[in-house]
Amino acid sequence: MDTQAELRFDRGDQTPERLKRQLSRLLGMTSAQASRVAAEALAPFGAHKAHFVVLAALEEFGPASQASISDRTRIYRSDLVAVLNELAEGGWIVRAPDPDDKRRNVITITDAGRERLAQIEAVLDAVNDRIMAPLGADEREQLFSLLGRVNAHLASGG
Amino acid sequence: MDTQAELRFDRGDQTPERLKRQLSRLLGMTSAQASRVAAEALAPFGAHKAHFVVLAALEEFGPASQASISDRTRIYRSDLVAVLNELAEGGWIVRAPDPDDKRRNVITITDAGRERLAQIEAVLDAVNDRIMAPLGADEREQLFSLLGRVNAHLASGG
DNA sequence: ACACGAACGTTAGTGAGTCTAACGAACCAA
DNA sequence: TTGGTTCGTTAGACTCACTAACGTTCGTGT
Repeated sequence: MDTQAELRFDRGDQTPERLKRQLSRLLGMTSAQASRVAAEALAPFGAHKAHFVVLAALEEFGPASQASISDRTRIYRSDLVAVLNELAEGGWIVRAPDPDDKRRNVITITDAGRERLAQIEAVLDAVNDRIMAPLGADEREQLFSLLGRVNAHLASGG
Repeated sequence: MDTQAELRFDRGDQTPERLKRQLSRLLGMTSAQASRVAAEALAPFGAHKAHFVVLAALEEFGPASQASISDRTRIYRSDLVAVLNELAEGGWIVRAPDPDDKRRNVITITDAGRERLAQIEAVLDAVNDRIMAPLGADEREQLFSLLGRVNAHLASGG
């Protein structure tokens, strides 16, 4: 093994005090870990987080053009292409030209896609639960609320 | 302008409900924003977050080898090389061979480095304050505590 | 004394994520 | 009908986290 074995974490008294006070660092470390856990949980299924995001958007808002999916998911139009290719290859969505506007494609989730979404969602729910394991129900809500407020604040140019 | 202008944020009723429940997504968005704000604040000074991290470690623990700096800052040995090059170029650190162990370099912070650290720290403190603007003092502590617990949990193999 | 494994700094490169630029095609408004 | 805009798409840049391999040096065991 390697001295670098356990990564990305606060090393207690080996960590400079100044760093512990930086929210952006704590956020970054925690976020990186959470993403890693999620990605590792999805990997065995050959799924990515982007798949979940896109399928969820399609399921909740119905068939949509790639542009509107991009708006809703915050996945760039350019990156969405590859994601949709993968989803189409798995039979989870159908990509068809829009007869009303020949520039557009209409993306539709399939029944298989809905199953896939449920499967991925179950995996991610379990991941979420594992991440927040040390927190009680009320604390989880608090965390969501606090992060949500910070996020909203930053979103509005804060 | 571009429809993609305001990125990475929760779009309210345009955001699929499922996504809002994912902690890792909320963490990711918030973390990305916080990092962006910090990086933008540091850019005018030609500083990076890694500079802060390394200078803080040197100031708090004294002269050290690159390996131990890497351990303390969680910056990979390989990436540390470039960071130290930049810091040396600015005259903020000195990199000298260790006479007691010819494999090692001894990295020492200079007086200019200490000034630089203070300057960067002031910028980042302001950033931190701005990020957490919507939160009261007690809420900020709560956020730190909750994130800290989640982080520690993930650190111990969660 | 010496061989071997481990640690050192360094270079290079991978892979994912975020984001920009530019394209031809199609649409829309003046 | 011309000019600006939106569409999907390709290509690429740039950052971050991370791995692999290297020659050198060191420490340990024998």
